[in-house]
Amino acid sequence: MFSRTNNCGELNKTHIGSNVLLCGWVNSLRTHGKIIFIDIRDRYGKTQVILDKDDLIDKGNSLSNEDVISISGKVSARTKEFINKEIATGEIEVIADKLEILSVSEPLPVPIHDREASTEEQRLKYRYLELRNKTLQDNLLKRHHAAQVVRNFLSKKDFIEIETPVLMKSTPEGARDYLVPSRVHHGKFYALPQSPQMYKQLFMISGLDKYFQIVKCFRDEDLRSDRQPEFTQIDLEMSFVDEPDIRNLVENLITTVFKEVNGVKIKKPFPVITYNESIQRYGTDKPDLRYDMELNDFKEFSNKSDFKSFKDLDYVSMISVKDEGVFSRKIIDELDNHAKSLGAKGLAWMKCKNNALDGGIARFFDSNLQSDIISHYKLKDNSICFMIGDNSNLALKVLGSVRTKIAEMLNLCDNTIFKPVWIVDFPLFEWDKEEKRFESVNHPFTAPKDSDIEKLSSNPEDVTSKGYDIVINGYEVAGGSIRIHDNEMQKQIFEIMNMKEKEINEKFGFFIDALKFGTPPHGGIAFGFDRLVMLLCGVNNIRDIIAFPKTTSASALMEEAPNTISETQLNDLNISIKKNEKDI
RNA sequence: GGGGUAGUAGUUCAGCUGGUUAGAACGCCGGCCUGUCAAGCCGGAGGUCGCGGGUUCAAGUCCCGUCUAUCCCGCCA
Repeated sequence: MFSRTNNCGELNKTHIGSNVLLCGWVNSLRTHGKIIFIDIRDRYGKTQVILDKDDLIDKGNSLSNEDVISISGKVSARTKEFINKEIATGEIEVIADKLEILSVSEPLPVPIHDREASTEEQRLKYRYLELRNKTLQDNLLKRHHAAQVVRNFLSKKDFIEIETPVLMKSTPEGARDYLVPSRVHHGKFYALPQSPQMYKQLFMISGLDKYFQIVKCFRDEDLRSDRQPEFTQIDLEMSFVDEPDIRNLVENLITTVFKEVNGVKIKKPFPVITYNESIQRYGTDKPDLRYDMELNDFKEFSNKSDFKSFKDLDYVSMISVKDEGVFSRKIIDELDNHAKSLGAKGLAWMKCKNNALDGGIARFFDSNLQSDIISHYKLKDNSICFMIGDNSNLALKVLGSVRTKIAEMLNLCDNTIFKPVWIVDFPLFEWDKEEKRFESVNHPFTAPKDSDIEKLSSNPEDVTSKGYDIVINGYEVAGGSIRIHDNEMQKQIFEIMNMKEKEINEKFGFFIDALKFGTPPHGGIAFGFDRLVMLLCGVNNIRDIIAFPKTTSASALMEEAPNTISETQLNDLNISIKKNEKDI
C-alpha cells in the first residue's frame, strides 16, 4: 500500500536527496525513447518526474493524460539550464524508482487547462472535470476563505450563526417561490426561502440580539450572468440599532474581507448617495463608480436648438467622453443599436472639435449655443457627447446603460479596484400599474423614515424608507433596512399594499402577532455572497464561483435536473400532471 | 414572454454567390526518439453538419418550425 509523503506543489531545493512518494494526475507526458518526463499534478501544484529505467519506461509509455498514478523516487536538483522558473517546484525533479497506475483515464471530453477552448454546455455537463482547472479551484478556495473571514468577524462581534428552516410557508410577495409538495398534507405545499427574512426578525423578538447565517436562498425567476436560482446570502440582523450602526458594522466587515482575502485596502467611510441622486447622476440604482462620466440634464440646451426630435420631450440626458479616436461611425452605430434595444428612439451624438461642435446633430445647434454648451459642461477638444431624449425614466435608464457600455469599450473597468457606495433613501413604495396597487420597493417589513410616517396615510408614494443597499463596481452586493417593530404600523403597510384584513391574517398573522409581545427596534442586511466572491475573484459570471451551477434555464446539465418522477411518487403526493396539447 | 449570438470529427473551429469524396488544429491509435516542460518527427482511424419539415436536378449552405447553450429586456419584495 502507498502513502504519500508530499503533495505535488511543495518540493524544492531543501528536499534534494530525500525519498518521496507523490500521488496525482498525469498532467503531461513527454516521451523521448530512453527517458520520459511526466508532470504529475494535484491541487497544490505540479512536479516533474523522470523515468529512465527500462521497466519504468515500458510502463510510462502506456500512460496517458489524466491517469492517476503514484510515483516514488528521489528528489534531485535540476542542472541550471533545465530549471523551470514558471512553476514552484521548477528547481527539482523526482527520479522515479517505482510507478504505480492507480486509475486509467479515458480521453477527456473537455480540455482542463483552457476553459475557453470548449463550450459552456460541454463544461457544465462534465463539471467535475472542469473543476480540475486551477483557476476554478482557486475561485472555490477564495470563496471558502471569504466565508471563513465572515464567520470569524461576526462571531467575534457576538453574532450567533443560527440555522433557519428550508421548508417554510409560501407568502407570495415578490419573487416566485420554489415549492415542495407535502406528502402528509395532500394539496399543500412548502416553499423554499427567498431569504430567511421573517425568521431573523423573530430572533430579534426572541432576544437573541445578534444573528447571522451563511445560507442558501431560492427564487424561481429568470436568470442572468449574476443570478442563480439558488444562491447564498450572508444574512444578519441586530437589535437596538439605527441606520448608522448597521452601516458602520458592514463597512468594517467588507473592508476586513477585502483585506484578508485579497490584500486590498478599501477606504472608510464609504460614500453615501441617495436613490434619486444615483438615478440622476448614473441612470441606475447600482452605479459603477470606478469611472466618472456622469449624466447631465441637457434639456435647457436642446430646447434652444432646432433639433425637432428633442422638442416636446420630458427629458434630455447627456454624457460626454474623451474621444481618442475610438468612436468611429461603426462604434457609434453599435451604441445606437444598444440604446434602441433598450427602448430608446435613438442615440444622438456630436463631437467637440476646435472649440465647436461637429457631426451628428451638431448642425441643429447654432454657434452661440455651441459655445454655451461647451463652456457650461466644460467640454474639452476631442470629446464626444451622447444624448437621449424621452420620458425621464427611460432617458436616464438607457443613457446609464450606454455609460457602462462605453466604459467596457474604453477598458475603464479595472477588476482589481473596488469602489463601494451606499445607496439610501429609497422610496418605500412604487405604484404597480398592472396590479393597480402599491408594492414595496424593498420588502414590506422595511420601516419608513420617522419624518415621513405622517405621509403614510396621505401620500404613500412620497414616503422614504430606512432601506440601504451597498453597490460595488456596479453590482448590488448587499441590501437591508431598519425594520418596522410596531404591529399597527406593519398592518398599515399591508393595508396600503391593498391587502385585506383576512389576507393579512392568513399570510402574516403569526408575524404581526409576534410583533405584539415586546419587539426591540432592529434592522439588518443581507449580502449576495456569490456576487461578493465574484468581485473578490475578478470574474463577471456567477457560474465561475459556484461548484455546480445551473444554466440560464435553471437546469443542471450534469445530472439532468429537474427530471420527471415516477407514478408512485406522484401518487404519494396526490399530484397529477396536466398534459399540454402539444404532448397529446 | 421578447430580442441578439452560437450549434459541422472526441474538442475547438473553417467551409464564399447552393455544385466532385465536408477540411484544419488539438486529442486519440501505431511507430521513431536520452533533457523535455503545450516536446518533436512519420503514419492512421474518426462525421446522422442539433432535430423535424420544405424549396431544388442538387442543401452544411436557402426557407419554416423546434430544441439546447449564452447575453440582454421584462421579471428578480
